[in-house]
Amino acid sequence: MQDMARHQHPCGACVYYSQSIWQPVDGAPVAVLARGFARRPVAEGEVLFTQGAPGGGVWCVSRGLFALRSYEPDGSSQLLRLAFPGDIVGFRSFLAGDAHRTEAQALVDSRVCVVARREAASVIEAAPGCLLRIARRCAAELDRTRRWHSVPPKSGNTRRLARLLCHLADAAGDARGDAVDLLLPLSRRDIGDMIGVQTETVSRLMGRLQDEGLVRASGRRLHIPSIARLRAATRRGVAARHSAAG
Amino acid sequence: MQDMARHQHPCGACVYYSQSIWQPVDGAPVAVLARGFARRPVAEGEVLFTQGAPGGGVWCVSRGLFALRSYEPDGSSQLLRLAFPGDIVGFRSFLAGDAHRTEAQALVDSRVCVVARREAASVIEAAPGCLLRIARRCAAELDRTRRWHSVPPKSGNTRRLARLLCHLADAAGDARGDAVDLLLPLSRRDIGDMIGVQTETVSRLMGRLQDEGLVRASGRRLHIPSIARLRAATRRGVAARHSAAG
DNA sequence: CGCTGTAATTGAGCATCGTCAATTTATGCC
DNA sequence: GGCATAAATTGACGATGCTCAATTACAGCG
Repeated sequence: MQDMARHQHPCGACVYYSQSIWQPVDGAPVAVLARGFARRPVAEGEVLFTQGAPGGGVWCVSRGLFALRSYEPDGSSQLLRLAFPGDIVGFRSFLAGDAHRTEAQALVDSRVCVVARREAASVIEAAPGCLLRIARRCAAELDRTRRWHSVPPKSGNTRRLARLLCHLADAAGDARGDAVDLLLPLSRRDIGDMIGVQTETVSRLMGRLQDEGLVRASGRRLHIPSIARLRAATRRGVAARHSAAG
Repeated sequence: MQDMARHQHPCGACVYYSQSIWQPVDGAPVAVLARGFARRPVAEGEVLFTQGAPGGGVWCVSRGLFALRSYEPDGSSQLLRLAFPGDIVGFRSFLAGDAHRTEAQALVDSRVCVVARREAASVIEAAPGCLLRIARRCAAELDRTRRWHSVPPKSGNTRRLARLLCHLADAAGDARGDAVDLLLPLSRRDIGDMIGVQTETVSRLMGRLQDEGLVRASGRRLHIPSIARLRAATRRGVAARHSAAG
């Protein structure tokens, strides 16, 4: 029964179907969902929506990587969030019914599925399970954020960087066995925003990871000899003491 | 019409009615809501639910202050969140349908309204607007958290402390005009957890605020000569440079 | 191919904070 | 009220990261 429904469901063929917030839609509303549904590629650098624009529907990243940025009145900008495949985007303004507070830009060639606002609202009314799934995600993410935020205040930000690099490697890396090559889709400033550190410090942190032999970096080109070892550093941290030197 | 409904609504008399997640409940389901509804005082130190306990319904703080703590296997604990009047608590486990991941403890004499799980679930089914309100809150809180998290990485944590003290003064302070006296409901360790800093550092930060004349602290007793000035420091920050001394 | 503006790195100096340790202060219990 | 334990403060020292500033690498463009 579920399999039959899945055939007609717009997200039915998606890798993330089981986690899809639209998965609870069933029966007649599937047609409405399909009507509001669109899958489209987003080229690197393309902007999905701009800050201040009226809220649209709900986007779901199915491939690639997006940056959610906030622009201040003084002209400065700040990377607030990265959206990886499976993540949903634009839900805050959709739920609140107001304008986008961030700009969403593709960092690599990506693909999104969007459900237009009108249809999304209609479908949610028919299948409140969607809302439940959205709420669940928010709550889980909130929990995760609070824990992350408060865990390692000063055990060194190298761990944070290692963690971020692992995520990026998963999303945009070119894996060959345990080794991964990737072209970093983020500037040093963006990386700094993500781990709460200045650009110069990002350079230095990167230097530490390099000294440990965990990565080899040259500008945006990054080579990870062993993703497993890097992942381990995410947990254990990186000993940054005065290096051997003798 | 709305006013009539409000009379029978369990939250109708609450100061936070307009923001209540149960506000959309109307008509017959109001009776179900009322059945699952309970208002009860919680004495200082009392535990609302413990970590690992099966999730219950949804709590709403109507007076006082709660600490949401997480206990690690190694015995250490960590204050993850403070719940102020109007905040809802326990929604993560309610939404996810799993056990509580934190312990909720009253930091001062408080009062909560709780809607039992069974009735909460039933009412939500009838009035999905409740779910929308929960989702909205989560999304807003997530947004706030991410912005807060990334704003002042190193412009000094004194601002964070000032901010926290302002919140505490609002919730538990005894205001006399612009001056506020309060008995801090948090230990230095808890304060440190909230602003991401060590207990010793909390002492020093408190010392800075004192040097600036923004507060007068003696253990848990805190006097704020001008809450307005303290609030201003929240934004502008506190100049911590080498003090005048000559 | 060189020019130019931006991004990234590197270095020096400094403030903040973590850690360890000693002390003082508060708190609870008998 | 006095004692025992826990909490808070204070000091010294080291490490981390920020700021300012200079240099180097890089990318787009003429």
